[in-house]
Amino acid sequence: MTSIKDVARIAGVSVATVSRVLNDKGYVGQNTREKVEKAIKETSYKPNEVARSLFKKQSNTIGLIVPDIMNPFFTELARAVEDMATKLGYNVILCNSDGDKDKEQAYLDVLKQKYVNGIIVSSNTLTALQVEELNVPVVSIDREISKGLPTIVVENKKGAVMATRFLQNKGCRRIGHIRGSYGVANAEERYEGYKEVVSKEPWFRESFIVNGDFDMQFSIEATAELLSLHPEIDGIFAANDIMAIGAMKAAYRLGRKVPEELAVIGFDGIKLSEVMTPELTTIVQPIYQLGETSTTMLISLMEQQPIEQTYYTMAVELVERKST
Amino acid sequence: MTSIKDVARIAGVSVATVSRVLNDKGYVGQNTREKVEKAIKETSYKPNEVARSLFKKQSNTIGLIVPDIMNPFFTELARAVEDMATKLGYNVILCNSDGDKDKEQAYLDVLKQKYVNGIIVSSNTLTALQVEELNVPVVSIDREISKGLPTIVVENKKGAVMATRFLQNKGCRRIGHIRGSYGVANAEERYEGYKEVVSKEPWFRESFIVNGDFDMQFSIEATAELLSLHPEIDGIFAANDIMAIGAMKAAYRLGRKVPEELAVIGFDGIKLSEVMTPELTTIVQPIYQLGETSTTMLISLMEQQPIEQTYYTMAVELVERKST
DNA sequence: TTGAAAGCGATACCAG
DNA sequence: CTGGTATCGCTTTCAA
Repeated sequence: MTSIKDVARIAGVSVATVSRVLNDKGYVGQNTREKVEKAIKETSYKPNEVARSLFKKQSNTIGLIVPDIMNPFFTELARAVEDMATKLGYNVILCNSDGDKDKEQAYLDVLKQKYVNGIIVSSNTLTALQVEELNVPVVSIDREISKGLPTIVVENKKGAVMATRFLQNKGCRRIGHIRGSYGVANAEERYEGYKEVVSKEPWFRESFIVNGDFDMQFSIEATAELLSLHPEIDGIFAANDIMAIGAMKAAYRLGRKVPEELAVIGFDGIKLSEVMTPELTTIVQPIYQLGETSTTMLISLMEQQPIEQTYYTMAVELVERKST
Repeated sequence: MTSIKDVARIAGVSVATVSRVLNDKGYVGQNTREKVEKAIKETSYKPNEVARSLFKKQSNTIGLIVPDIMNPFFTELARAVEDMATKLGYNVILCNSDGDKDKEQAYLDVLKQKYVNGIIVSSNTLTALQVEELNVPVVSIDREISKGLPTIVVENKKGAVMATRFLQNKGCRRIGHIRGSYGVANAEERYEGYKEVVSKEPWFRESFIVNGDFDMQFSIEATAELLSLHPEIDGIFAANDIMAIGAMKAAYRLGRKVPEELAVIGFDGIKLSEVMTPELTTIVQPIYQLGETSTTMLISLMEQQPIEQTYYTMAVELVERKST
């Protein structure tokens, strides 16, 4: 690999000068500049990013920590983050934490040791302290770590209210809820939204709510249980699309027709929701945009650019399809 | 951030000594070692990976270049690669090439500049020359770049033969094929497998094959076209699951019942295939294992360990579900 | 068994 | 406008 020294020697100048033309910084005479550029071309020289990083204490890399890239929500998010990062000159290191506290901390440590410029993270367990100790810009996505930290979330409660009302307007008399994991902020918010709409209904009882743990398999079981306990249920709001799909599968197995006998609505708007038969009605989040926004925000933070806003609550939208 | 110098100063030794205990290399007296370890603990010192990388010309990072992480096949692959890489002490930089030659080359360049230890890539356009010029270990996955290069693929042709025969055994009299993109090796191989089984059939004509471009939307259209041209078709082999799902959707829209009137079989075994209703019969590839194997192989290559084999053809398996 | 010092490949300050 | 050089943080001879 040719280094800056080689280029300098070939061009007959000092490394300082080569560095100047490389970074287009400081004065360089017209024809020395040309000599250098010629030498660069000839050797097809590419600066060593690691050496640069060592000096700059930045590696033009950002870390992305998600629970599991296999979750379609995070897949799309990752794609958006990577697209935007590349566009702005950064690479992204992918980290799957499985929501595990220790793994998260381990990733945080090595990312820091690698001089990443910033980190995008989706975590329930991370504390504000942990993040501040890092001394690296962090933006939290999908889940808030602390009010003070840069965060991008969506209108979870509002979306849940929309979903539940929608079911009512469609004529559902008894609406059940498959909730997400306990302790996960967005699961709680969606739960609250549902509750707000139905809590004053005379029929309502806590047993209309079951935990699906944001997992399809769990949701199938939870739905089966829910439906056997309350056969009168004619509408289900699931806290995410995966669970909604699970609910539809359970209904299918029990011989309950969707949407004729049972309406199902989800939350997220993952691609999968359009692929199902029947296609899933859902509260769609602007997932790709979440990723883009978090990345541009992170990069502004990293580059110390003036920043308008560090807490975004993105709007959600109800998309009606065939399952309701 | 505390550096090796700080640790040395606190422990009252030289940086060389600290380095020795850090890497457990060379002689270190028992009690100096203890002093150093104490200092490390106290300061919770973590070596700077970038400085290390500069010296070693390796960054403990591997690059993963895939066309698009949103394709479920690559999502699962990425997860496997990241899992195994982490287990062995490496991070992974994620790159989405969209199958674009220039993007691929750009990623290759910056990965090299970042001193990645190795690269896993899935590409149709990359040439053996490009890879050799890199001077970085590369393993090609899902698609062969050249016979000489480390590669992991699956039994595409055999799988296609299995799928087509299976349809015949299920009683299908006219079998159509939704093929993958032209010029993509695995699409061609699957096409050949199909052809091998049906080419001597009296009814067979080239028009029983349409191009779905490995895309769901394309497949929907292609299937509709195929079915209107040859309404007698009672079985479809799609070159991947996404397209098989597209075919089922098209059938659904045309009012053709799957599997009663039309049997559909896919290829890949993505998670999605189990989620569909009806669940998709498919040729499953050991996707996760592909990722694991490619990673361990790459790392063996990187670490110059003796390596048994550099060209794997993994077995596929027919999993019968409800769509046939 | 330990330390001094020469890199690794770039950047940026300070002279000239 | 250009060059010399210290520096980033770590590893590895080479001597002592």
